[in-house]
Amino acid sequence: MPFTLATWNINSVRLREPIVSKLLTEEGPDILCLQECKSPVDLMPLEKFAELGYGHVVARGQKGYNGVAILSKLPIQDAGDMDFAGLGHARHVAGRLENGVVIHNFYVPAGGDIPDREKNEKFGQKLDYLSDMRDWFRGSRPEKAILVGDLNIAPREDDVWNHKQLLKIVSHTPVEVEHFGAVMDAGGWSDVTRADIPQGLLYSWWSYRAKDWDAADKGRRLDHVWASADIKAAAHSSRILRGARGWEKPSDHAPVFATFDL
DNA sequence: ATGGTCGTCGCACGA
Repeated sequence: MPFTLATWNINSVRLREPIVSKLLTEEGPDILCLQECKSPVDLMPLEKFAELGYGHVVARGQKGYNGVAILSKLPIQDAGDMDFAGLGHARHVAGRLENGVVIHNFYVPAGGDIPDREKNEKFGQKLDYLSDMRDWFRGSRPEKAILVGDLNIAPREDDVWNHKQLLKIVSHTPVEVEHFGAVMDAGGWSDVTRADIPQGLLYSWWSYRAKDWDAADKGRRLDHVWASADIKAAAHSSRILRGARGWEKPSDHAPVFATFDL
């Protein structure tokens, strides 16, 4: 059965309920994974999404920061969460579909501004979070699994607007890319978006600080869709809905879509 | 080389 999934860092699900609803109405993915909901679960506007057909929800929230949710048209079971790096943050939740596919929704720590764990605790926490992800997937190799989310790393040269200029900028430093690769290798994950769109610059995030984000186009691909080795061949038709970055009161991220024949 | 903008919570802090 083919299904389409999208992942979107929404930067407050309460403030942006209107554009989440717009996405659900206009694009109608079977599943939408949200990050940075910035809300306890019981204050998320889930009734609005249920009215649009997304009555199945698996979520973790906290006041003000982080928070992840999986909105689904299809029945989905809560499959738990992990607290990597011992941060006590709502950064992961998993759901299991009736066909057995497990969906992991992650919001990896951004890591602060200085790419040095001696000078910036947040950067160390980001690397530790990724190391814990690696160890977890090494211990139990994912099967029939999809991992999505804001991983806060743009791994490839063509995932950023200027590779050389960003080598010392958090999200594109070699040590982060190395940790990112270690998570992929440990789980046997494949990058679905790049399997579908192998060539060319590809971004999912544009800073709020740029005057004209569209014309300047100084983007980064921070949001990812991965598939476990056994189902990677089922994935196709990836796209990034760049237009959503220009919607009213936008998130600084655009949604990333992938379709699977499973 | 620097500052630029958001959201939350209620003044810095995180992104």
